Amino acid sequence: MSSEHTLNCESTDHQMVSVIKRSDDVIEDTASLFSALGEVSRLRLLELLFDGPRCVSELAHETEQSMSLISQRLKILHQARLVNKERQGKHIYYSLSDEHIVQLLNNAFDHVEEHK
Amino acid sequence: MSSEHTLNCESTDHQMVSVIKRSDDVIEDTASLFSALGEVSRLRLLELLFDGPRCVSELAHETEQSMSLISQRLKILHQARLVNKERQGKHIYYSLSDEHIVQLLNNAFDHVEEHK
DNA sequence: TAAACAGTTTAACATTTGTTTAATTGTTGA
DNA sequence: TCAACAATTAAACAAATGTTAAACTGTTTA
Repeated sequence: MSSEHTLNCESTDHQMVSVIKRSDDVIEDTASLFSALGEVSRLRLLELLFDGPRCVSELAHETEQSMSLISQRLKILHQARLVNKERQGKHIYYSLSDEHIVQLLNNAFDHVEEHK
Repeated sequence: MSSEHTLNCESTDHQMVSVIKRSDDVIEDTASLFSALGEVSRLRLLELLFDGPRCVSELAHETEQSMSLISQRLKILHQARLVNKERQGKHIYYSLSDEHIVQLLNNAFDHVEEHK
């Protein structure tokens, strides 16, 4: 890509190119989003949610890990707006926040699978 | 999404649902990819590369940071296959690896900008 | 070939992050 | 209301990560 860009960079006198910059807020939130996605165990949790909503004890049971651990991971995913919470009696159900996120994840998985 | 899924979870007897799992390798590489994207300064670097290839000294100059720092950040981005390296005489030019990545980034930025 | 420049690597340090265990909050049903 | 269950929180700790400064490698050109 971008193969038509000139590569003229002689000594330290670089010509400044004005780039359209995203706002600090957007960059920070995007970094948080990616950061939340950047861990194997959280990615596995999201993978389980692909199949539909799950409560904390279900996820703990399915992954054979403590509820505390699962809860803390879900908190990070929730803060990054990757999952929704919904209380249903004693249980709290977590689900993927929207179709956007499903697509983002599948894109990333597919991209990685291609480059193998 | 997934609003038609049943939420019947009584006591701890959860019914197991067989989910199609991605391989450990794919999950790990995807986590690395997201992890590399999950930091403000690296995201800013990628943003600069949206405009075309840049060498380390250019990026250091434009961001007013040390070449060492830029070089280390680029290394992480390169290891995650987010950017390509190409030597051109004294300079090493970095560029976004492919259009897939451009789309992934723009998707994420747009998603964050929407939810504000 | 040696000086100058571009880039990378290393080691040390501070900060952040993930996990464990135990205590705490919230909800239901006997 | 209180016992039992579901989930969250807090504190302590280990591991991973980002930054700085200095040493090092690679390339050009005088």
